Amino acid sequence: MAKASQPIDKKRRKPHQARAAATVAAILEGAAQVLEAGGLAAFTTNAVAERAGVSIGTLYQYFADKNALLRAIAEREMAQALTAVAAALRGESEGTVESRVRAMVRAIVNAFHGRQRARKAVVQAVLAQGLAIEMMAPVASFIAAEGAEPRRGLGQLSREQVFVLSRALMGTIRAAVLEEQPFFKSAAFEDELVRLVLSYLNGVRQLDAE
Amino acid sequence: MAKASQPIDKKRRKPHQARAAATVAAILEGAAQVLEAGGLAAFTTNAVAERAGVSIGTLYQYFADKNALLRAIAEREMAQALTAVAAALRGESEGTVESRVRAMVRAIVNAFHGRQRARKAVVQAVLAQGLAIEMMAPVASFIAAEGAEPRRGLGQLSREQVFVLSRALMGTIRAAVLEEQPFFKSAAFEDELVRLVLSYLNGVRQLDAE
Amino acid sequence: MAKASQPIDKKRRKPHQARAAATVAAILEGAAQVLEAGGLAAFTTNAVAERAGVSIGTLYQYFADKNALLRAIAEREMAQALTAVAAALRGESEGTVESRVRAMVRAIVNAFHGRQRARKAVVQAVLAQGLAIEMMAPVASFIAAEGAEPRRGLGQLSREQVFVLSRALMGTIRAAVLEEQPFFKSAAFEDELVRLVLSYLNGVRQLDAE
Amino acid sequence: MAKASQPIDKKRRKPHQARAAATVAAILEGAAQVLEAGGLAAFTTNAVAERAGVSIGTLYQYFADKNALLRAIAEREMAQALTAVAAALRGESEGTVESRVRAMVRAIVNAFHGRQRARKAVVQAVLAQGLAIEMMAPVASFIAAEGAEPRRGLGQLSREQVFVLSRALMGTIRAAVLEEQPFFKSAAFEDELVRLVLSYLNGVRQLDAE
DNA sequence: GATGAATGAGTGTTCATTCAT
DNA sequence: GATGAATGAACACTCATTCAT
Repeated sequence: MAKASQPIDKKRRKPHQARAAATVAAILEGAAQVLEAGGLAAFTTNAVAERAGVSIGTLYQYFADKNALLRAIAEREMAQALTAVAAALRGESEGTVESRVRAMVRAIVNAFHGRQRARKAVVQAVLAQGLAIEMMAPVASFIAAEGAEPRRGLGQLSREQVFVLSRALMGTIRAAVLEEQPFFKSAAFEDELVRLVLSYLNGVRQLDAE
Repeated sequence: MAKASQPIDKKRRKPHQARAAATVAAILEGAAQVLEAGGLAAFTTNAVAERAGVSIGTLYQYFADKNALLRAIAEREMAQALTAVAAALRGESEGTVESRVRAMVRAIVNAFHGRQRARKAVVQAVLAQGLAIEMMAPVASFIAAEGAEPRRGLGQLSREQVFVLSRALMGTIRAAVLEEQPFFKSAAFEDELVRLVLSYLNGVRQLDAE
Repeated sequence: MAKASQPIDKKRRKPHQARAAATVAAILEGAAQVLEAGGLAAFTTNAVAERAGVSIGTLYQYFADKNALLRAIAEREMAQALTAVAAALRGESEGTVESRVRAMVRAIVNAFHGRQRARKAVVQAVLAQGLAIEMMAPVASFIAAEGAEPRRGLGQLSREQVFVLSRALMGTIRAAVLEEQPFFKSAAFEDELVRLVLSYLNGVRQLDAE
Repeated sequence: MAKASQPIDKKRRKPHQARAAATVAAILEGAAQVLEAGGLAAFTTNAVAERAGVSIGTLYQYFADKNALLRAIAEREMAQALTAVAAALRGESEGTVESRVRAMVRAIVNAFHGRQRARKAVVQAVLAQGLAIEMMAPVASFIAAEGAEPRRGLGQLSREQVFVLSRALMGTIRAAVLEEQPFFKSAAFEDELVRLVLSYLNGVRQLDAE
């Protein structure tokens, strides 16, 4: 996950690790390209290896099987997205709840660096493979953490509330990705996503007040 | 499922159509059983044909390909769910907005008659095949129709708002299905789904008032 | 004793139809030819299918996997050999013990209809796959039955004695096959095999007399 | 073959050879362990190298290919077994024929130091690779030498007789190994193996007397 | 129409072996 | 010499689909 940020310039010390890291990176990049170009249907281990410029044997040296490769891509993108979200929130640490939510929404929408087809394929694969739970865990725990902050004016969120809030937001974004909605990156869509979150939090608070 | 209860005894008039309808019903039922028993992985055309008690050739007489079969299952379940929703709403035609929303949520959650594994598999397949758009269309138009009703106190919903509302609700339910959440049919979860919808509608109205 | 022709596989379809039976025969014949031509190394499922003039898919319609195919060949040859042995013994029902043993030895040596390379490959495969036990069962039980005949002047053979007698005989023949000994079908070799069996039975009897 | 028994302590004189011998020993030991742990299926060159604690490249420095490695193991065990047989016979140089045969049988049965799974795997490999002839050569020549001894009261054994006697004995032991017979190391089994050899020698002698 | 035997392109995966470092 | 990353030919097996009967 954090390997990319490690210094790779210690050529003297560990040439092997540097080579291996480059190979892994090439494979992941090749996988993303295959996904972007042909979707999930074109995503075969041989195709990825060829695109990555490595042999199929090398691919299997680093990934136990096809699913492991898929999981690695999903995890990498997830981690990057969460990092972006965290950075956005840090930049808004003094902002209003709305500004913080908006920063989060924007970071999630802008994930995957514009590779929409690849993103769609990854989402499909994650759903089809049943990896959705693990993938959602960080998002949910993030929201739970936010919801648990008394400073934010929110009471503690229940298990069901955390679930509904995280899945409503992610599910909507997911649907927009899968359906390739043209308004995906529009301001109007972002506004509605923000409204979705804030309204729900509002609804929870009102109940607590009663 | 409901087709079996249709009169098949009009041998004189349309013997062929009656037989064909029974065959189609048997295939769909077999498909649902295979899905329920072994998930998407076990869903092969041969397995469905065997389970349905027809030959593989016969299956292809009624369904152009595997996807068509999948689509048919999804559509059948979708139609049944929408019928149930409509019935629920009819029963609540005089109720409050909340009671109407609750009726709708309950109808959707209770769809698929408890075949959770089959439902999960169908959802996965629909998502993986990119059929989600068509599947969501009726739900979205239903919500749009509701939103367009001036009597309900809601202003006209924008395209993005219809999208967000329908996908937030369905996405959350979908996630609960895919993740096999234990609280799926609990009252607490239903409450939160209702809150999700009402809060969002509330949020939209407040904006309109400004 | 009458363990002649059993169903080839329980999971796969039984060759009830004439066409299917012909296909199975073609596959088995193709397999034997591949074995004869290139030994165990050339024995790939694709090669067998091609040689048999059927598609690889058809092969798998009748044999669960590669081993099942191998087992089927071994069983077929085994059954034929045992039939030949039984026939030979029937012809010698009035003969001496020696003439009966000689008939049996000859039938076993002449099994596989002269396809020595195929026989060698099958033996290797059977040994390598650990199927030897099942394959030997009929031979052992046959010898046990012979040993149990009071008329033959032999006392009951112990478990170890049945094992040693059957494996000594078969092991010697096996070795001659595997090593491609030139004297395999010579009278001198047959004489020694007969001597091996008779001497051992003699040795057992002498012990019993003490 | 006999490398393990060579002195490895001449560090000064031949450091390279000493190191090489240790490496070879490590590889052979690793190979035996892999065989014992997972049978022939687990016997891959990479697995052996890892178990032996050397790189795959180093393994190929000492063994031309996988078969060479297999052959080396078989030869090592064979040599050890023959050494044990010779030692046993030396201890019985004044004994009866039976006591000498028994000593030999026991030495062969007890070969491989109780690594039954490894022994089985080696036997399978030897048979599958067609190395059986070379492996049997020493045994056969040993028996031939015994049979040629006029002092033993045996006439010269013919080529076929040497073959039958050696393969009958080894084939029976082999079968017991491959089939993992529980009575493998029992006294009853040993008795029968001894009887097998003595009876046959007896049978040969009687013929000569006629 | 119904059947089901036959098809075969295509897939994931293994593993003996090489060679640049 | 030692290393181990990389190679890629080869293989077993699947399953949607067709078509002769």
